[in-house]
Amino acid sequence: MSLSASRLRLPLASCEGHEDQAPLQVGDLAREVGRSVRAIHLYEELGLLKSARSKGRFRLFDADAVMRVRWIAKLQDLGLSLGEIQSIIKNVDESASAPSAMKLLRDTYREKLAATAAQIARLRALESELAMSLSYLETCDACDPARLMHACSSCDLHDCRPPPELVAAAHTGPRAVAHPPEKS
Amino acid sequence: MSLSASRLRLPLASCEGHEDQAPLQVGDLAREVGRSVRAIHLYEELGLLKSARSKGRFRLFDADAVMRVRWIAKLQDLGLSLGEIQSIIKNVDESASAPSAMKLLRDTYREKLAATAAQIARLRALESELAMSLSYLETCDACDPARLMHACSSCDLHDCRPPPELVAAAHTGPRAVAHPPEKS
DNA sequence: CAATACCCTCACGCGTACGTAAGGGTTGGT
DNA sequence: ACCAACCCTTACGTACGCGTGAGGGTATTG
Repeated sequence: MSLSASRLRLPLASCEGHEDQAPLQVGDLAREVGRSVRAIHLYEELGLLKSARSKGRFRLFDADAVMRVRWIAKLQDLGLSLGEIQSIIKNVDESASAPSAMKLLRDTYREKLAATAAQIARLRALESELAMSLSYLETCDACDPARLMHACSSCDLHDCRPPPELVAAAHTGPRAVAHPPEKS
Repeated sequence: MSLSASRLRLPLASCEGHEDQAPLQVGDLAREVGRSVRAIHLYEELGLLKSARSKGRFRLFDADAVMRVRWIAKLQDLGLSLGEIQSIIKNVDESASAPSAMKLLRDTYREKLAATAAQIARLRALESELAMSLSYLETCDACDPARLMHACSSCDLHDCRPPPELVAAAHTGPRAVAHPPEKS
């Protein structure tokens, strides 16, 4: 009887109601945050994460580590590399005072907010292009099932002319320049 | 007098009003679409792009190639790998008829539309987390400039408690598990 | 004919974020 | 004591999307 974090082990602290206190082994942390053990190791190598060690040199993590890895994941989703995350941490660690650290963090977050907004805008534009292309392609259901791609350029079944770029560019099949080479 | 695509060359076709007809050399295409020559070569190696050749084995591209590369770029922005783009093209090329090709294309685009919407949603969530964190961090300006990070956990200047995760996780500095190792 | 400014085809290199295997300890239950 | 299930370190491997020469033609100007 005892499955604090792993299913069969409890190095210390257990059965006390909240398991928040039980140190997690690397595999437990990995499962908790949905990343591989190797990834956790990597984060620690890069200084993104710290751990205590058991007497047998096993890594032990606390609840903050869980938060930390989730934080890393979010920053990655925001498009930051592990190197960039490293420098965020370095900035914070090297700041003499809390307010100066927070200013640096703020600046970084501000940049990323702008970048994220821009990225969202780009994706939304692409999203609507995709939607338009899809509606354009609906019409193809009404096409003669035997018709060849080559005929698409003279198709008049669609409401929209010219076709969306996402559709038109896909029609540029095995073909080359219209006017071969050589200058008369 | 003659700078069709490059600035000093015009292999053929020129001074005819629209330059759309003038075949582009690889460098011209690259500049046009904002990618490196190496990238264009790669796309061709992967079968994403076709080209004619001059008698001296120079690649020659037409206007469709420009569209094609822009298309590739958009799909990349949508998160597709070059390999995935390859298979889109393969699907289209291998389809016996146009309507069947378009069905495959539609399926792919549908998937990507869903994935893109999901990605936008994730980014929007992160965006608002960032915004909240920024507003939280504004308050730090009112903090004693000499205060240390360690004091943040008992700070009551902020409107929001607890602090956003994006802020809290950054405070997990050089520290380890509260309860070191060893049992009892 | 020389000088540029391009282009060609290999083919190895790189940065990121891990995957994966090797060889060998540690933990905890029975 | 023994075993299964973990963990440790070290270190090479992988997938992507190009970057970067090397060595050698080609096209257009003067």
